[in-house]
Amino acid sequence: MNTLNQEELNDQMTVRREKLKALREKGKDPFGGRYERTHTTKEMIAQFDRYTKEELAEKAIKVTIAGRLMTKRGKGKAGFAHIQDVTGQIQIYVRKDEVGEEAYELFQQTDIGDFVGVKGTAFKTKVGELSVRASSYELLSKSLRPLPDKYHGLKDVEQRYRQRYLDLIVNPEVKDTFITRSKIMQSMRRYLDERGYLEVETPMLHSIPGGAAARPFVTHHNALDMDLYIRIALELHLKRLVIGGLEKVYEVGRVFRNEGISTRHNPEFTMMELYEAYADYQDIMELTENLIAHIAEDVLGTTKITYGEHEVDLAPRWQRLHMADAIKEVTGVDFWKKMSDEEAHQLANDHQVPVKESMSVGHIMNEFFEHFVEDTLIQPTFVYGHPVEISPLAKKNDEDPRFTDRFELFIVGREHANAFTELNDPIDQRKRFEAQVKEREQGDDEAHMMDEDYLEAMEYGLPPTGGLGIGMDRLVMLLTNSPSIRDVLLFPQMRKQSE
RNA sequence: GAGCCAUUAGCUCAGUUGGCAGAGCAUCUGACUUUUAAUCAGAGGGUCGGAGGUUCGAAUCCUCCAUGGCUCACCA
Repeated sequence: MNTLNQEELNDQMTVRREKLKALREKGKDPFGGRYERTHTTKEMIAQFDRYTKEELAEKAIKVTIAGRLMTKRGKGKAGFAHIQDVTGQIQIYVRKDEVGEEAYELFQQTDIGDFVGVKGTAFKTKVGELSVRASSYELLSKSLRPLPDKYHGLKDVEQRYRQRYLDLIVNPEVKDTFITRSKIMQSMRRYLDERGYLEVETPMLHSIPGGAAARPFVTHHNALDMDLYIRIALELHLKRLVIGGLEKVYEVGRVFRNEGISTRHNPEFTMMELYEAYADYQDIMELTENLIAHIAEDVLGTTKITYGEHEVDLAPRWQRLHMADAIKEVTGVDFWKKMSDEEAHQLANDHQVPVKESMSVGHIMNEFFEHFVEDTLIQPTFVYGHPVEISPLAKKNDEDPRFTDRFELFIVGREHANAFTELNDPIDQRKRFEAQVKEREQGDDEAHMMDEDYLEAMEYGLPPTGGLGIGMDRLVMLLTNSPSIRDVLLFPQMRKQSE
C-alpha cells in the first residue's frame, strides 16, 4: 500500500461523507461531546458474566457503555453489533420497538468504525453471551474511512507501522503488547523507587556526545549558533549527579544513534541507566537479575518465558562467566595468556575472525566473543571482564588491569544490559579519552571525544560507583516474545513515503 | 551498503503457458425482532506500486526507480 494519501474518495468514503452531511442537515452533531459511561466492557464482564440469563433478566441492571462499532449484524427491526473499548468488546442488541424509530434509523446508518454510546440493560443471549439491550443509542463520533477487514485484521506490515492506530484497532494482540510494555516500565520504576533510587531527567542536547560508542545525530541551535548532538547515552550526566551527591539515581529516556536499522535496532530507543554510589559491578549484577526477575514475575506472573524457539528461566541466580573463559570454552583460544597485538592478529587470522588492522588484543578478544560466543548464550548470562580498550568508562580490574570490572547481560543470544564499576580516577579517565581520541583519528567515528567538562567534574571526586544500562525495547521484546524491535515501538522509524 | 522476496478493489488474498481483472469481507439496494466471520437475493467498486522496454497483445517477460520484509554488513 503506497498511496495512503489518496485525494480521490472511494465509494465507501463518499457514502460516509454523505451520511455525515445528512446528519448535520437533521441538526445532529456527528462529532459529539463528553459521554459518561457506567462500565467499560471488561467491567461489565467482570461484574455480570457470572449471572445466568434468568438472573440478569430479574435484576434488570442498567448500564451505559461507549466504544467503536466493530461488527454489525442487521435485521429488519432489530440488530446486533459489537462495541470495542480499550478493555475489549461487548455485544449490543438494538430493537426498533425499544429505542424508537429515529434511533433505530441511526443504528442502521452507523458504519463500522463509528463511535457510539449505548444505554440499556445487561442481558444474556440464547447462547449465553453477555450483551446490552439498548434503550438508547447515539452516535458519538463519525468515522469517515472504512476499517481493515474485521476477520483478517491488518496484515500489511508497512501499513501497520505507518498507521499504528489501525493496527491497534483491529489487531488485539498488538494492543496487548503495548499495554505490557507500559506495565514493564511501571514495574521497573516502582521497584527502583521503592529501593530509594531517584528518577531524574538530564538533557537530550549535548555539546559533546558521550557514554557510548555510536554515531550521533547532529542538530543546530540558532540563537546560540552552535551545533549540538542528540544524546547517545545518559551516562555522563548521571555520573555528574552522583558527583553532586545524588547517590542513587536513574533515568529512563530516549537515546538516539545514527546507525543502521534492523529487527534489533531503531535510531531512537529507550534506555534505563542507573548509578549507585559505593556499589560495584557485582552489586549491579544482583540488582539486575533481581530487577528483571521481579518485572517478569510482576507483569507475566512467572520467570519462565518463551522467546521464539527458546525456553528461558529468568529466576536468579544467573550464570557469571568471564569473557576470556567464555571464549576459551567455545573456541579453545586462551586470552588469559599474555600476548602481543601481532599474536592476537595471528589468532584472528587462524580462526577467520575479520578484524581491522588498527585493532589491539582487547579489540580482537571482543571480536572473538561476538563472533563465536554471543549467539550461544541463551539462558541469562553475565559476561564480565571486558578488555579495557573497549571500555573507556569502566574501572580496571585490580588483579588484571587488561580487563575491566564490567559485564554485559546476554539472554537469547542478545545483549540486554551493560554495566560496570565506574572509572572514578580522573587521571586514568583522561588517558582513556586520549586513547579514544587516537582511535577516532584512525577513522573510528564511534570512538569517544575528549570531554573536558566531564573530566573537570570527575576531578571534584566521583565516589566508587556501580552503573547499569538496560535496553528497554529489547527487554520488552523478550517479555512479549516479539521477534522485531518494531513490534514493541509504537511508531518505528520508516522512510519517507513516496509521492 | 549488498543479496533475496514482496507490492493486484477500503481490507485479506487468487490470478494457469503472455490472451476480456477475480473471490471473500466491507460498501450500496431489498428481505429478515436472539445474531456470532449472521443469512438470502441483487448491484457498484481497479493508474494490477511508478516509469520505460519487448510483443499483435503485459498484472504476468526485461530494465530502472520507490516502499516494505528477511538475511548479511554496520551497530565496541
